[in-house]
Amino acid sequence: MVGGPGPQQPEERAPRRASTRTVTLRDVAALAGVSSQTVSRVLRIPDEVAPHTRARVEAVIRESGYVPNLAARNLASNRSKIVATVIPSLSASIFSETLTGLSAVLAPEGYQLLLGYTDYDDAREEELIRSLLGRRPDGICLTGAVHRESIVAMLRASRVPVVETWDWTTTPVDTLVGFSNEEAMFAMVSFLREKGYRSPCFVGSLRAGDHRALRRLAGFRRAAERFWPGRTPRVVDEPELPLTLESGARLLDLARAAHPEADVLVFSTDVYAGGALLTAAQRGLRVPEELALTGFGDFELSGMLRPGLTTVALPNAEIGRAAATLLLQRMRGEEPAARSVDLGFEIRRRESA
Amino acid sequence: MVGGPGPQQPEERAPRRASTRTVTLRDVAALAGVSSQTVSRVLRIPDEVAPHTRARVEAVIRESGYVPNLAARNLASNRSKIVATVIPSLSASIFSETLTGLSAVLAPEGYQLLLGYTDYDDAREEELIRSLLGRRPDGICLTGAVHRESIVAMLRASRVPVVETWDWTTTPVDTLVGFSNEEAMFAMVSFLREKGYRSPCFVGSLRAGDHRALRRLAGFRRAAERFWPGRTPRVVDEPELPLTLESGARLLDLARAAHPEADVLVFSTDVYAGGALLTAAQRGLRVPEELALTGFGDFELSGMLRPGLTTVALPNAEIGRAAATLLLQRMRGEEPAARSVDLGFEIRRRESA
DNA sequence: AGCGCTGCCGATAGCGCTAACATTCTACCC
DNA sequence: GGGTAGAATGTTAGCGCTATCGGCAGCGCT
Repeated sequence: MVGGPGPQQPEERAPRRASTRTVTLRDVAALAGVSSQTVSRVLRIPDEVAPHTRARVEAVIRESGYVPNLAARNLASNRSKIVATVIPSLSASIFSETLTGLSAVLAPEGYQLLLGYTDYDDAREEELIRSLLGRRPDGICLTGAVHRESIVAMLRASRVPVVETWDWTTTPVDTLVGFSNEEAMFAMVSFLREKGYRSPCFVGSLRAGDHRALRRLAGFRRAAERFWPGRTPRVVDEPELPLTLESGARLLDLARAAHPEADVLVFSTDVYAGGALLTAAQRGLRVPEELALTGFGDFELSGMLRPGLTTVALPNAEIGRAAATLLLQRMRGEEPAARSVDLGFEIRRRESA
Repeated sequence: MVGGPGPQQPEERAPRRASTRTVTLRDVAALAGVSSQTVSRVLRIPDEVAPHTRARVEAVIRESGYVPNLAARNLASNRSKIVATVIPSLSASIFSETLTGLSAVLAPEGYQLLLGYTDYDDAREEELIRSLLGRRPDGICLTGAVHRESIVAMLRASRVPVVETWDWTTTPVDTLVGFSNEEAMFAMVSFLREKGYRSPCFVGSLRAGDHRALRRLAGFRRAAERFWPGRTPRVVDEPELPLTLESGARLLDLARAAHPEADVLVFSTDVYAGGALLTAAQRGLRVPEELALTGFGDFELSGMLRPGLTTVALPNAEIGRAAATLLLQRMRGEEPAARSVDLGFEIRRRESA
């Protein structure tokens, strides 16, 4: 054998592709002296593994610091344990309460939230949903019930359970949990009329993509035309204002200038109303004697101010929990008791109107 | 051929596993009459495909509604385009500004945020990070610079770029962007002493897992012992209070009862301080004449209140942007100019102290 | 004519995991 | 003692994509 010309061993072909150099299921299996399938079972269905093998495998997992690759699991099992969540904005704290509720129900079931925000832009929403769908989420939670046709088509084609939130429609993509922004605003105006107000003025900064706020304006218009027919509803809509208390101050000034005869300013959100209320005191404007104010959303601040802000209370956290519950049922293939859940709203009467 | 006994065709074995019944890259390739590799190229490196083939493929993609499976891409390419983000709580709006900054920089680069929150619980943080690592994120953004040993070990072993935020340490896991909570509070007490205050009292509701707040308390203690040596620092720490304005009201009462001689209440956060300030007016307590108040965080409300709240302004959004930039560099394999970035803080002087 | 280049495209071999089926082993029965 | 059900484990074949390499034109140059 000595002196053979060249290596006798067949050339070990270098592998085409470098491995990821992390511990894999196969490594664990080799160390524990079992097949990789058994390790997989220890991870997913430990009851089907004999106690002593299971203990050995678990020990190896712990010692080696093995972390399962969920992308591979996702690919093989066709389930991702991801719920994609689309919100308009991270800053608006109302949504964060909904997110908390959502996560509180989904996390114990092993789902992770993949988050994206649209900044109230329909084009961004479409792009975002497309890229989120690429992760093959097991469920999708959307804010609002108004979406482009192309988005609806995409969602339908994907056959992923969907829950829409924070609004109301008779034709949800799949399931829906929320309330009617339009009815809520209508109810607010009704309430004001009963209280004796005669010249309400809607005040806000509406973005084209903020369909919930647009529904509120629609509710205001409908109420105004119903209760004071023939008169043009008073509306102040200053575009491009950020959602801050400061903007509320600005809007207060604009509204007083545009409609000095108005007896109550109906703000599109508590943020603006709160800002206006804080500013009114500094301007020497007495609320509600000289001018009444109302908000929408019932943030905590609204109840702490004096006078307290009359507003519409919304089931923020409950929306998240109910949406998660609905999604869970659909993801399990169950049919929920109702595909649409109306959680309603409540007029919170305080001193500002 | 007629009347042949039984099927001549060899039994087509049923596939072991059902396909996912969605459009795949292979389907697109077949429809466009090219190899799947070419379709893959159209998606990732379109410049390397001849214009006419590219146009044909793109048309098929559009018509078929093909959405690439990112889990498969992740597995094959070993890059996930995911940044895992850990925050203590969704409700605290400070973090949402950081998240916005983070996302604003990362989204244009094609990264998605996988979000998890810990509720200020170290055990949950560990469990959360373990499960997030399963997705093989390209980067990880953490809140705080204090983490369990086992977490640090796990992160190191994963070799994923990490950025810690909102705090300061000389030994970051990988990179760090934030400021010193301890120094900030120390600076606040210094400022108060210069203003003539002599009996400050720290007020908050500290959770074991809220290491940032604990650092602030440490800064307060250090300052108190330095400026008024020999005296026990005044501290009101009522456990288990939620992070609400209402809790601020409660804390105000508790602090006045426990330390009636205090001349300034140093709150651990603007939320409590704001609640206290709002309540003080209703209690007939004049701020700052009878009692001064300070906050931490400079929320928008603090500047709108009268008197305005003296507080520590933090670079909320800037932290997110800087963290994203740092992560991007590390994910590209570049070495950033500095692995630790101190964005500092600022004492915001208003009327409340 | 022959050479090396570049541009474009396809074939092959995985990435790390699980579903589906196959096999072995054990306990227990008649 | 042979048969058999059921528990425990192993084997095989992908999931849908990309990395890598190889091949083939077409071009300019010597």
